[in-house]
Amino acid sequence: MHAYRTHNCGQLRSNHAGQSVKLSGWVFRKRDHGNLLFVDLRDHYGVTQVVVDRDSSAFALIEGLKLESVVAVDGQVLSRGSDKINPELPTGEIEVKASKVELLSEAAELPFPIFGNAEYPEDIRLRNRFLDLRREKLHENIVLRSQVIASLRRRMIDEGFTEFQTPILTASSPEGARDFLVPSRVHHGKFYALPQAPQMFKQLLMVAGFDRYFQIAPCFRDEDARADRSPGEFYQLDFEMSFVTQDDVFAAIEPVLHGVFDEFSKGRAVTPPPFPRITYKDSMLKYGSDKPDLRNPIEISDVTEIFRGGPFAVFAKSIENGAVVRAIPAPAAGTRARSFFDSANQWAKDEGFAGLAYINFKGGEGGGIAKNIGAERVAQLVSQMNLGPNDGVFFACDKPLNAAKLAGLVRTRVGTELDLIEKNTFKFCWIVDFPMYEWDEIDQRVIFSHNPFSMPQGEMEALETMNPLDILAYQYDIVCNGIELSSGAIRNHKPEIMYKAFEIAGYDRSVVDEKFKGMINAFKYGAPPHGGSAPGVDRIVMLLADEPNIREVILFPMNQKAEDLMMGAPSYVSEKQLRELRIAIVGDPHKSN
RNA sequence: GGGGUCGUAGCUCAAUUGGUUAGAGCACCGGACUGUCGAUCCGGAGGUUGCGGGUUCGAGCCCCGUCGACCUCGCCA
Repeated sequence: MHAYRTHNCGQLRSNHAGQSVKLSGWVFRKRDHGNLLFVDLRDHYGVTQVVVDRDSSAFALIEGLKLESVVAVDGQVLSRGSDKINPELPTGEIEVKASKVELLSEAAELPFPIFGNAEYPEDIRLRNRFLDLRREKLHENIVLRSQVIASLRRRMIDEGFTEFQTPILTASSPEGARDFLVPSRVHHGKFYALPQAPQMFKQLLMVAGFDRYFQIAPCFRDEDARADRSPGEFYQLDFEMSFVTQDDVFAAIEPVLHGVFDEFSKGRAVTPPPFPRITYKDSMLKYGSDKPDLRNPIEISDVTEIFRGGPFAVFAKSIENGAVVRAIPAPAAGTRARSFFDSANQWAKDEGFAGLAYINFKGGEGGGIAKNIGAERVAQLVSQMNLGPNDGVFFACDKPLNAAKLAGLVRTRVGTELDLIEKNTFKFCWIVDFPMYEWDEIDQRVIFSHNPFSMPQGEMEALETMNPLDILAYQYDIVCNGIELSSGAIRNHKPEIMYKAFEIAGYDRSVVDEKFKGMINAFKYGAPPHGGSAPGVDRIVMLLADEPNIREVILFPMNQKAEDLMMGAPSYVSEKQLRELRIAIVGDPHKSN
């Protein structure tokens, strides 16, 4: 007989009855009746009930076992009587009567129970991640993650993509996020950087003629965490294709994403390809966001003209100074208590906006600011927005970007409070036609709004003739349920257009030659037109696992302050290590500077 | 760096308006029990109420500071 097991803990059924077997696993749960006791033995595959009575030589050992100790059990498979079957358990028709129990590893008292799905403080969970990972939900999430990644790989390979590994130690680059730096021992004063994404490498693979690349790529960015953003590192399904238009990229990745979501949807609906395409401009107007949650049926309207020159002086005056008014309907909310509307106003102020005006209709009669603007303009609103007799409507008045942002937040808030968000569905869309540049208010200059390697629409002619802020890029995002899954672009593969694009953002030729040396040089030797994208793997798994926090789908995540509480990272290093790197720590490292 | 929420037993939570000895469940320890599957029953141990200061006759509760966790803004081409 095998040293540890003949079967796993999820395997035995009534047709095994009578067999002598050996199982190994963790003591999940004990039910001690004094002269008879039950142990639920658990491994990766399932749970099997082990029974032992006073007559057995194993009784004394098993009675004293602590939960989560690891044991090997020899015994005989018995059919349970019909009144003793546990329908909750796949192995519930049988039990193993133990004849011999061997303690393989004893467990100390646990910081939190493995059984059940109660919530525990995250720092304790992170410190004891190996225990947390034994718990059902997290264990399942991680298995799901593995299955999702396997499915993505299979689907990409089936579509003719080839997987490559790109370097982890590479060069720091300007633009983008803060880099993680790695000091060079050999080159005094020089540093490697961990890749924020394999962006330039994948473009070089296209120049190298590989045609279709993908990778489950680790990406490193030294930025602060969010619930949906793990600090430090995350994974992307990074891909790139040669000789393609934007539509070709969409057509390649849509079936992969639809397929993987459908495969693991557990009955939830998934937008069928082709996914809706919404321009950045329309999205900002109708949804107040560049990552709209299309499960929310509310659409925002621009009603600036209705308020222009009107009697509601606060708005009229702001409009003269360049503000716009965005209206967010709250269907059938007109009859709600006044506090529904007033609390929204207070909330908007707390969020840092000037405030929120509103009209609440009751039987067609408008309250709120209706009396301030007069019956004619109210009628125009009702007509333009197609409002019902008992609808509410909020108004955000501000400079266009701020008005859009506030309107978007109101849309989400109202949709959530009125329970309008469609359930059990994954709603995908593409956001297309992002602007190439934007205005940086702080530095008072033009900056790249997304990827500096994107091809501007209109190419060189657009760069030479248009106002930079009006130039669009072949730059697109995939959004699912309000979460940005992916950002991508058709790249700029022409050196002269690249120099010009960077010149507009304030980088002269020599900077491009120095900072993007590998790529700009490569483009001078025959580069195919190419483009791609990089859906976030962690976020895909989050959506499929229905987890609001990204740490629930990562094996060993860091906490919000980018510490690994289990391994103790980051940590101080020895003087010898620092000397080799010729690094001196300045200031008192025990104080934050 | 800014804002918000929270911090009571190993864990989840409770404790009337500021009022007697800070309670319960799970886990732990001891005892009883041969059909449980969140076993049950009896008993026990377990507390500097995050930390420091203040107000008060009296503080888990109020005030100030501080530390920590999470959420968020900045940041994330």
